[in-house]
Amino acid sequence: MTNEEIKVEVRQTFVQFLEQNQQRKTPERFAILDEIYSNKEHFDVETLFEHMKQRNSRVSRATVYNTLDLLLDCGLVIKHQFGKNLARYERAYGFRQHDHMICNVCNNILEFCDPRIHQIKTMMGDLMKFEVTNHSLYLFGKPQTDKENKCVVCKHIVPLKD
Amino acid sequence: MTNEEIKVEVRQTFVQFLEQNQQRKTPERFAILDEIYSNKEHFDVETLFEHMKQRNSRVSRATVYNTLDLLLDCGLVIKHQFGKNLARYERAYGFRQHDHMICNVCNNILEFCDPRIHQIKTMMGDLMKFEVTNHSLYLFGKPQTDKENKCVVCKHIVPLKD
DNA sequence: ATCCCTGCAAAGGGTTTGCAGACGC
DNA sequence: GCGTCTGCAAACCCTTTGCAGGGAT
Repeated sequence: MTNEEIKVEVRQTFVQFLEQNQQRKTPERFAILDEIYSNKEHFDVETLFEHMKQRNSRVSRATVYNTLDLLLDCGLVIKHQFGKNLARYERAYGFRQHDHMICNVCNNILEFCDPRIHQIKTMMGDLMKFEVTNHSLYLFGKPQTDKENKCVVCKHIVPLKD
Repeated sequence: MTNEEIKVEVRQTFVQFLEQNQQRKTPERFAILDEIYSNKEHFDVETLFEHMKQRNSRVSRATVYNTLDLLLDCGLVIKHQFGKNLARYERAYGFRQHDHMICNVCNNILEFCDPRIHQIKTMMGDLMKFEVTNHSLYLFGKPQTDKENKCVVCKHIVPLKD
């Protein structure tokens, strides 16, 4: 499935969600969804806002926050708090479930999958009489370095500002 | 080991850390450490600050933040961001490693242990050439309710403000 | 035409910072 | 006594809120 096909899918999902919840289908909301699904990377509100301003979509910060809440509600976006007081988001459709390793040295993010996470969620839910709806798992650390003392991990992962 | 014995241990650890890093051993710093290890629960900065004020230890918020950073550095305290913009802390000595379930309905925290977390950390570290120093795992959800529609979980867990 | 949504800017809340005075060393 | 730590309050930053105007229905 190409990224354009994904964009069509998520737009449909969003339309359906908005209609079911009697929310208006405003151009700003679709512009934000489109911007998010035009990139693969994790992002924060300010980055998204700046990107859109550069493309002459002038949405306000308030609308970005409002729309992100809607996208969270309908599961098209995931919100992260990687230990900082700055929320990070990522698109949630078209990617398999994954968790994150965060490098404390270079602030980069590396994704990984492990089926045991899902096992833990269901088992702990049963054990504790708790219905686990979502989770967050972050592994923090530092990259092992190769002989030239360069970061082995960073070559493969998406750089982050801050 | 009693809690008083633990307090002696952590104080020694802290002294050692301060000396090694040429930091001053001020009464405020020890008062904060003592206050933290007088309680078992998770706490935020404001709660800690208020508790100390009630006990007539008048430390400033700035000193609380400063000291918490030191305690984080020497591993006597763990910092959490449970998806909100409010940092929560907990003592890190004298408890076994555990993770957290957070109830989205009643905002309570339930602790659990699972050895698979440690397995994932070491395996993913090896696989990704990454040295995992610490991690955070939170399971979010809602309690299963019993017949009277009361929260089954809350009975057993520490209530949180907010 | 209704009234929800947007844009703007101000307010809010947790955390950080700057500076003068205090005190550990 | 020197240099760092403390206390206080202002500054800071991300996020939320209030309000008037605009656009989806």
